[in-house]
Amino acid sequence: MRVHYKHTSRILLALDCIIFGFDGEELNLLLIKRNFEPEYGKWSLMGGFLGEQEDLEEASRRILYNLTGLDSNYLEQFQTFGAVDRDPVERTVSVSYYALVNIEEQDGNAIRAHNASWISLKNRPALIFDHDSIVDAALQRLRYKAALHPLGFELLPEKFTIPQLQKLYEAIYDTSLDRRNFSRKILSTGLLQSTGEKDANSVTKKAQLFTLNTEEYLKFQNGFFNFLPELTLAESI
Amino acid sequence: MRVHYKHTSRILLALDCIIFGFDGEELNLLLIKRNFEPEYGKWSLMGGFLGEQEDLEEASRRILYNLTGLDSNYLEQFQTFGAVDRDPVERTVSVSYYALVNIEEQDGNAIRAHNASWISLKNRPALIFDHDSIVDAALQRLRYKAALHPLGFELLPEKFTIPQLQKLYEAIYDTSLDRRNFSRKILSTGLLQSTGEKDANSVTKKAQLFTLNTEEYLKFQNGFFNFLPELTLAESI
DNA sequence: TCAAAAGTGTTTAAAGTACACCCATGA
DNA sequence: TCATGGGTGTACTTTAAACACTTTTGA
Repeated sequence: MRVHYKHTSRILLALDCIIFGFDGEELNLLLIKRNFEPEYGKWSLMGGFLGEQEDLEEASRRILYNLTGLDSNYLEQFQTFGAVDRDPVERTVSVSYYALVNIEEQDGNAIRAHNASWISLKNRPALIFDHDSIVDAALQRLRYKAALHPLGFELLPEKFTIPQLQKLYEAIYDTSLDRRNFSRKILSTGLLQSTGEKDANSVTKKAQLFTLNTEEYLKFQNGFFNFLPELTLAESI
Repeated sequence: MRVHYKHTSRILLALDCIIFGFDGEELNLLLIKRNFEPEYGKWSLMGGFLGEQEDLEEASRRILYNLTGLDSNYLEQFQTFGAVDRDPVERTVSVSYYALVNIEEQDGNAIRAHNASWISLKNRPALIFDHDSIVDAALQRLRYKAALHPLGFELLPEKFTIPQLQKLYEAIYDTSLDRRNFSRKILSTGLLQSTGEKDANSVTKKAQLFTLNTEEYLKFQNGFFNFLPELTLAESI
């Protein structure tokens, strides 16, 4: 016979994934238009319940994989939400993870099957439950962390140009950066590896394509670094 | 009749508090020597289960208050732990909070009643379950955040000297800092307010006592700032 | 008057910032 | 040949880092 704790109530434990993608211009969220109850027809984050034999990260990877067909992306737990009435159906505590996804690599079929779409972060519709505030918190965390760690690359294709990287940072912080200083700062990290190739899509002068120097990248994941000129993050963790 | 989600299992949800204190020399943890089962006689973090009508932060404040008699201190959620076998009695997911406590202000009686003691972080005994790794994670988070935000003050008495503050940072990072540069850096933030008084305890030249400029402090909580000369944090969030 | 700790100053190096100029490309 | 965007350079300012000297205190 298994022993159990007494006099304590058990509760539903959900996981919600905030999935960020970058389309070259804007930061996007992968959202689901619900074709199931409750809140049929409304938009929500991708979520699910914790399985009996699953770790938290394992469960959120499962959710991410089912939706996007991706399994090896940047995924980080960032906050657990547990307001008593956050879910009107039944009390549910949500452990939230945010994911950074290369928008070109995900599986369009899996996404359509889940009735999901990429939606511009700026123009997103209202979401169900407390998902709006979860998204706000995830964006704050992304902004905070991306200023100090080289996360941005996770949102770009394997080969990318410095102007693309800059556009990404500008989208994350909803700001504009000086081209010349940004370039110098990024190059000085040693994170970029030249491929010798050039971006064929460009209309004017073609920018050089770089890949990430994975060795340096792993070092930088732990140490940290300022990726922005002025650290004027309005809000932070 | 209330609606419920189907086909999903409910789970125990605990909260664990990692309570940091500073005694003037070392960083300390408030730990409990358990006089109850399971793991009778072993050391653990202070924890408890989520009440049916409690928010997460509310519950962890309750736990903190019961133990220390303090209610208004720095308390921040930092990570949720959910490995399947982390609690051998029954599966339990733990939402963990770390707290910064002014060691002089807590309630000695409440602490003794819970069989708790302040234990040096460096020389702490092994803890039950996964509490060792929770403490490691909390220390990492504290180090990360204290380098960029003025948290340290929460661990000091209302009136404190710059050398005391420096000792605190040296304890947090287990390092030594240059007195002169540290002093200049701290003063340049405008966070300190002179009281005109001097530290009577000092044996040699008496250092000035400062209080926190709460107005500036609130600004800095959001913006951020480097409190250390070299940001060589071995590990981070 | 001496040792120990606090307080202030200075010099140098590195980083951040704001610019200007030239180059490649396709219409 | 012109507009657009990419690439490189430079001068200026701010901040960080390393270091030396003076002051206060109680024994």
